[in-house]
Amino acid sequence: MTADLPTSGGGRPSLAQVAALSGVSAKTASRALSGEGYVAARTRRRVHEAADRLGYRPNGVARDLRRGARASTLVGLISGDLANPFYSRLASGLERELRMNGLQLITASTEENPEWERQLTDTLLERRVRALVIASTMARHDHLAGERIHGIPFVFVDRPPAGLSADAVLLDNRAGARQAARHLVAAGHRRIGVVGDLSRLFTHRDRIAGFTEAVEAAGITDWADHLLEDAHDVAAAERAVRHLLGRTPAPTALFTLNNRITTGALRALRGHAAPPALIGFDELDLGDLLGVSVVTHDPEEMGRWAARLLLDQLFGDACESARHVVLSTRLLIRDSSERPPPHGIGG
Amino acid sequence: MTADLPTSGGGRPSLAQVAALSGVSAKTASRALSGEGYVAARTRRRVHEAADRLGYRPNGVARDLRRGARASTLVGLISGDLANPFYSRLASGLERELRMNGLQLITASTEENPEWERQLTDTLLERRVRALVIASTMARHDHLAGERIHGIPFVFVDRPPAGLSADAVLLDNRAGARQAARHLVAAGHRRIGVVGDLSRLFTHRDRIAGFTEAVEAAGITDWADHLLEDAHDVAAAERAVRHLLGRTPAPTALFTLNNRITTGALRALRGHAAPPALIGFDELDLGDLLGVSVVTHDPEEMGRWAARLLLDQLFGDACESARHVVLSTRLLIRDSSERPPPHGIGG
DNA sequence: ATGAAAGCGCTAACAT
DNA sequence: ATGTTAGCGCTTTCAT
Repeated sequence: MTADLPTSGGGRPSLAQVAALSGVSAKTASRALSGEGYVAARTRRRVHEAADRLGYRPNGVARDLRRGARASTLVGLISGDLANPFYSRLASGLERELRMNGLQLITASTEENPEWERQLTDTLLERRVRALVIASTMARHDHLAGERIHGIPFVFVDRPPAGLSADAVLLDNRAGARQAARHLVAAGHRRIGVVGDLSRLFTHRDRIAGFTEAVEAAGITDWADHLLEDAHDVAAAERAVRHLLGRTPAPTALFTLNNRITTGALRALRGHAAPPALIGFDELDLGDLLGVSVVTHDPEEMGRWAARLLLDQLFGDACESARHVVLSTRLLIRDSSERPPPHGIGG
Repeated sequence: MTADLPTSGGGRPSLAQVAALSGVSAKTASRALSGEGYVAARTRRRVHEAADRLGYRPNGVARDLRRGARASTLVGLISGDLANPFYSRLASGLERELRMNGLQLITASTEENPEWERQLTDTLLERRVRALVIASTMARHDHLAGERIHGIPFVFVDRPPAGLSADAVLLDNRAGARQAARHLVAAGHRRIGVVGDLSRLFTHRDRIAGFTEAVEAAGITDWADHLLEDAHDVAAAERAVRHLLGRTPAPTALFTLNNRITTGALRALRGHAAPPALIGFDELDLGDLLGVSVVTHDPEEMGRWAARLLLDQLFGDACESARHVVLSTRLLIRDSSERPPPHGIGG
């Protein structure tokens, strides 16, 4: 029934084949399909019929090549781990905002491996993405300096660029951590266990800095005795918390520096007779039901901001300076932080 | 200091420019940079120097065009909403497995809008992705039939293809729901409230089917009186549950058909004097700590399976038949389901 | 309203 | 070991 058409053979039909089948030139077929320029109604119809018959689909790769890199609609996102709700919500906010402007998101996970990040960045750049959003795990970003010259917009999220001037959307980690620490100190805690992620990460160090400011202002100098770093997953965090609580004297309060660590801490604390007070950085999915006090913020909002900065670089007035947007956090007190130290003030 | 090089002007340097600067032909420059074929050590060095000086980066778009669609390393994922942990974990499992095979993931969210899905599918196909993984929100997929002929591998996830034969990775929704319903029935519940997502979705209907089998086998015929559908977000689910519990007689148990709905139910139940028994479909992030009984499964595993099917279509023996992998679920009993109906059996 | 020619940046095929 | 030619599929430019 169906005649053998030029498509058989695996390769896709090209515009030239559509043109041949409808008896017009390639350019006319192109016009008929894209709707640009003048094409006779009858011709247009014939071309569309031919295209349908062949299962024609324009080749975006060829189009991009011809039109030049500035025409690409692909925006790359490089982040640590899509399975982490922080990143996935960031990606969601970013994607939505981009789509409303005709851009598409392509994501890649580094799993906090600097080498992979470098490699993925290269791949995306070679693929001529229109712009790049990066939650970087690298210590420096000099290698990207050359790209800016070629007009590729960058936006750093969650972690700032180092050795490179570029737009960024960051959290006010320091103020958030300070506020949390102050709250615990005000409740009389003097031994506050702190569990953090990879110590080389900016967010970790920034949060530690805020914490330090608050506790040192309260005259606590031995805080580092209760600090455990490099707990990168839930299981490691759970172990770290158990270890901290097994010491003598044990901390009377806990500050967990991100969502995974807080989750690990909650597991470690389950069934504990006299659990320490707890505040976690990042909101948890069911944090309200569990009564977990947190330093909260909105990852999707961060994604939307990243999109805005990026769109402004692409389409807005070419403002040269690198803008840093700092999103504030909010201390949300629920039950978990309201357990006073066992022996009262100074205990 | 730095001389004006051919790059100035915004456009990126091309291979030809690198070749010109190093005094060789384009092909030699290509060989030197890609490492294929024979190039004199001295020449290679000269070419690399020129490339570095110009900030050259190979144009992947041109390379893809030249090498043909089959050389692309991009795999598209179309899903409902990246912010939903189910999808983001699926994406994570998929991405990891793909990367290990030199492929890259490009994601797009439909927000359960069939029209957007169609549009996004077209865009990705035009971009000549190597393969497509789809958690489809559409009722039929005839429009993709033509693509298969052109050799584009498809893998459907979570929801099966309709009107098209293609690989798929699915959950055993029916068995999972049946098991949950049986458990509640065995505990003496006769009025079980069910809250579901969009009623047109396959997963919803499959889960309802399983539930129905179990309750009808127990002689319960009025189950539909306690069914509320189309609760697509947490807030809608919370309202639905409140509404269900406000009726007289109220259900003594609740079966929530996905993670968002379970979350909404938990919010509605907070502080409730005599909460109904509860089982939710999908694991929750802190479900163990909250004691929520669930029908559990592993979204990342689903992603990995999708990758495997896809890789097999790409590189394995061309097995023609459409394979359907069905992943089983597990009923995880925690506290929330162990509240007997108030008035004993038959209550 | 339509067409011919050129070229985007790269590489396969065929020289030398 | 290196160069030449051609062409991937499209669109831009300039005819007609």
